[in-house]
Amino acid sequence: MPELAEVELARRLWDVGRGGVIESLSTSPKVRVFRGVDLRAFERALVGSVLLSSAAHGKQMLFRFGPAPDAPPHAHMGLHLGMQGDLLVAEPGAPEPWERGKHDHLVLHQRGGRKLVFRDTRHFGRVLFHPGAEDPAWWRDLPPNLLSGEFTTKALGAFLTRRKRAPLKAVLLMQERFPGIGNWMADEILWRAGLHPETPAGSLDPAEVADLWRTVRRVTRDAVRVISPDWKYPDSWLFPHRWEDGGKCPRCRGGLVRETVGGRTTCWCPACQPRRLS
DNA sequence: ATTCTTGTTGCATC
DNA sequence: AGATGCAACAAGAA
Repeated sequence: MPELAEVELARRLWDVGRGGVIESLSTSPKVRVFRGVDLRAFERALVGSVLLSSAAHGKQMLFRFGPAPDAPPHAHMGLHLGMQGDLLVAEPGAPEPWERGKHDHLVLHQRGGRKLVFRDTRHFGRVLFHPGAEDPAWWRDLPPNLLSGEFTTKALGAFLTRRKRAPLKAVLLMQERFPGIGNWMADEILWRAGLHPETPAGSLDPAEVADLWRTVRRVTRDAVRVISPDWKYPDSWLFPHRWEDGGKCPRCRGGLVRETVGGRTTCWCPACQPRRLS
C-alpha cells in the first residue's frame, strides 16, 4: 500500500545499508520496472560504490551513491513502488526472512553479505537511473510537498478551479498537485472533510476550500506520524473499515458504501458525506 | 473461469 | 488548448 507514509517507511528500511560498499547487483533486465534504464551503465556506476543517503517525496524515492562514505555522490537511483512494490533487507548469516522471490527485481549485495532488495510482483513500480553529482531533474521538479509552505489554500483553490468538472476523488489522486496521496488517503480526506467523492472540484466555496486544505494537511501529518514498522491504523479512521463488507462509519456508525469513482474503488459514508444538489 | 486490485501513462474524445 | 475519462500495463488472489 505504498502511499507517502508507506514510501517513507520503506526508504528508511534501507538506511541500515548506508555506508556499505555494493559488491554486486542482481537485476531482472527484462522486467518492465527497468524500462528506459541503461542497465550496463547503471551497474557500472553502482558496483564498488557506497550508498550515501536517501530521501522520499510523495511516492518517489531517491538514493544517492558515491565512491566513498565521505565523498560527494556520483550516481542517483530513483525508486517508485507502483501498486505492490516493497523494499526489504536481508542481514548476513540470518536466513532470509522471506521465500526467495522471482519478483525480487533488484538486489544490492553489500560487502559483508547484507542484501537490499526491491520486490515488485505486479511490475508497476519503476527504477530510474541518473549518473552525475547533482540531484536529477525528475527529483528537483517534483511538486511541492503537502506539508511545505508552498502548498497553500490559494494553490489548492486554483487547482480545484482548473479541474472544476472532475470529481474531487479523481482530483486528489493527481500527483502533480498532491504528491503521495493514493486511494486510501483520498478517501480518508474526503470522509474527514464531509465531502461526497463525486463532488465537482469547482463547486467548493472558499470556506470549503480552506477546510479541505486543512484536512489534506491533517491526514498527511497523521499518516506520517503514525507509521512505524508495526503500525496500525486507528479504528477512529475510515481506513481500517473501508474494505470490510458491511463496514460501519466510525463517526456515525452508519453503513459505508463502496463504488467506483474517478476510475477507482472508493469508500464513503452516505450520511456524513451527502451528495450535493447540483 | 472470471473479476478484482492501495498507480501511472498514453490516447481518444470532448 | 486544455480538461476529462478510460484502457493498458502484470500478476496473483478470491
